[in-house]
Amino acid sequence: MSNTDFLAHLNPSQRRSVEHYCGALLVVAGAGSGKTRALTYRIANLIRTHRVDPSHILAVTFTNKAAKEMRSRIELLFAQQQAELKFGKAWGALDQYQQTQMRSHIYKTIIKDLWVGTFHGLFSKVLRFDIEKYQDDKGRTWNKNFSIFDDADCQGLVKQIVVKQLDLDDKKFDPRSVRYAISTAKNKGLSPEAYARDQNDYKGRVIADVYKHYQDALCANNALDFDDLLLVPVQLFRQNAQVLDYWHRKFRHILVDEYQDTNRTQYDLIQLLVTNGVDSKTFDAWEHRSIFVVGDADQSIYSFRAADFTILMNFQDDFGDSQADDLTKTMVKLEENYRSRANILAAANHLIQQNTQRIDKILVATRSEGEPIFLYTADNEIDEAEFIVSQIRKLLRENPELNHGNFAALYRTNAQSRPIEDAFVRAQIPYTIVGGLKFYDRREVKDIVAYMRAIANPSDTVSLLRVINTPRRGVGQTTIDNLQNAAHQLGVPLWEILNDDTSVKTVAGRSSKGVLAFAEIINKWRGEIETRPVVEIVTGIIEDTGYVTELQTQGTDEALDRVQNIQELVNATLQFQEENETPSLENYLASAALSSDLDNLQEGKEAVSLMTLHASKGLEFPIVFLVGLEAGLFPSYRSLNDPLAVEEERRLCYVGITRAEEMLYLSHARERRLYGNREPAVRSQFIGELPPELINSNLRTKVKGQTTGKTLHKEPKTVGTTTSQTTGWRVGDRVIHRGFGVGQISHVFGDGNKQSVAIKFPNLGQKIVDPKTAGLQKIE
DNA sequence: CGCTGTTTGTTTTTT
DNA sequence: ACAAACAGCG
Repeated sequence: MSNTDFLAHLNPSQRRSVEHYCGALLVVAGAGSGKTRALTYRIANLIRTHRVDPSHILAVTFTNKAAKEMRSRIELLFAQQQAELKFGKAWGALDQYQQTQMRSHIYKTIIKDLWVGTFHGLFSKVLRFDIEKYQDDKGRTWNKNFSIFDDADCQGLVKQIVVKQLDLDDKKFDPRSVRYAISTAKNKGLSPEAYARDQNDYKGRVIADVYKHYQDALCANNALDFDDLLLVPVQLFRQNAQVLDYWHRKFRHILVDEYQDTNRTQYDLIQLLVTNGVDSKTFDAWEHRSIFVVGDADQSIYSFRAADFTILMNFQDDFGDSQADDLTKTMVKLEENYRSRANILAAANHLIQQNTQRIDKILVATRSEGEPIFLYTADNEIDEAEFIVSQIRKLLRENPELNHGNFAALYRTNAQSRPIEDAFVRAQIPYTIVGGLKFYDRREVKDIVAYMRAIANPSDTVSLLRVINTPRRGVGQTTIDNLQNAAHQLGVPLWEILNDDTSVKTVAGRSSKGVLAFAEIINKWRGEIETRPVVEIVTGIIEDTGYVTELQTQGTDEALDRVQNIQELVNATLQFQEENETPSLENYLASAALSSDLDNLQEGKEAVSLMTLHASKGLEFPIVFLVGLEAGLFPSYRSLNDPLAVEEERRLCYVGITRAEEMLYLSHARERRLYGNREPAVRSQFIGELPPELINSNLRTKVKGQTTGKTLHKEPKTVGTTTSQTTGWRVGDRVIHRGFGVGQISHVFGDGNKQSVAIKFPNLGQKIVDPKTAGLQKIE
């Protein structure tokens, strides 16, 4: 493929993005506008046209899956070009052997040297090089075998500190919210000491104290949490100009995908690397250097994780020329949508325009209008699931070109997958579920990984404690307490005690046999880290600990399921070994800690995809079911009293709608099981925010007399018509609130036209509302 | 020390 | 409805 051909499949805006060489460029890329194409083509173009060395390119993606895909697309671009150059043939015309040869050559000379990955993945790699040069402001240090603690590990640590060390009530200081507070502090770049300075009340001071202890504990374990993987590099870059300079020189061309979902720390990383620490407004050393970000403020859906889309909106002020939109040279808008039918796109555009916080843009359809959107009002979540089943069957029957892999069902919360799964199992529809319980979160998998972590990092006490008595070796809580006390008194990591026979014998007494057996296994495999591949270490651990044998003797279905998962873990290590340049134990552990379930989604597998709306970002499907459009569920009840949070929910809805290529089905239930109780449900406000002329619904067709009266009877009684009563509210009445859902009246204030009521909601506690504006309805 | 039955919280989204 | 955490007993 010649260079002109290469750029020929691009529209003018895409082409401008791809041809961008040095300096800053913001690509505002609407859903389905070909942003991945812009990114991959640009990387190829940098290497091919501008002779940029691949090792000078850093590309940040949002998921590992996106990184993988980007690599393979770039590989394909080069393969196509070289096929033509060397053989004068199209890539597809080459035989298998030639293809393999060429792919492996391209991998070795180009792809291998690119730094493509997530923020967390890339910067954990940076830390493996340089973390030993870092010291935090209290003098804490780490070494390069550091463990990466996942959420569960961190929460356990917080709980330990709250309950054991500080002797506080964990009801009052819920470990989860304390952990969240700490995470927020880290995302703002605040150290424990800096955070403490801002606290005026008791609670804040306690949290600051927990934070300090938490940081000590991480340090003692030689461990970092997810936030540290970003924050530590920022601090390291700020305190060590030489280290920063090295990485600044290395990464001359930086590309960031999904820029709207970057947080402050991630922005700092980018800013530091681009400018070498100079203020970005005065920075102008752009020779052989670029920053290229792609994003869409309308698809910003991660603010709960401290993402801040104003970072995207400020890009022009930070790095750009700050000219008006039609004059600027540092922004390109991709506004043509190649994915969705015009009807679907019109609905999405209409919905998102109700947000106040956005960059104005309208996605222009390139495809014809297609079928209307269909809205299904279900009796309950089971009916909703059966509707999906019946539609899938019908569409497959009528369209032979479709298969199960062309369908996806998207929902707000993971818990909603259950009834859909049940219906699919009954109907024998193949499905894959993305997310929910991650593979690496399963107990048996975490256990084996804990062994590996303990082996790789002797200071990782959390992992040691997890498996010191798993499987059972007669080491109980008392023994563990004694060992920990001993370690504490000597001021050494627990492992130092376990590794010393005489200490163990004195401290553990009768239980010392089990402890010593445990220590021996760890020691044996620690000695093999350098010499044996990861698979052998895992299988060795499983052997020596008797973990699988124990499960097999139990013989229950559950135990056998666990054995299966352990087998899968062994397979995963094998695959890791095959796919990676340096498959060391540390690298495997990092990839395990940072992998998400999303990464396993296999395209081409003929199964319906089930996932949350968040997980669906970046994906597309011919037919999409967007389910559970009910007030309090979607938008989530936690967003209801915050207009900006509702805007984020609306963006999430926008993301869901724009996943669909051919057809979109929306559904909501009138009644849904929640915590085991049936609760009436009100349709989501988002349904009313879509253009009605683009939507067909089952209620409308049913009125025409197509179905039995079963649902028809119920219809007048339920929602849609929210006639608010003005008087007659009584304590004890059960009511539906438009936003908060079902509750019970606990007080009535005032009377006549100035009345308000207090309502107790199961999850929200008590709220006082004005029945007139709240659209309150009594349930008989 | 380990098992059992009871209580409790869980459902926002995730690197 | 269901799982994890917890208390109390052998």
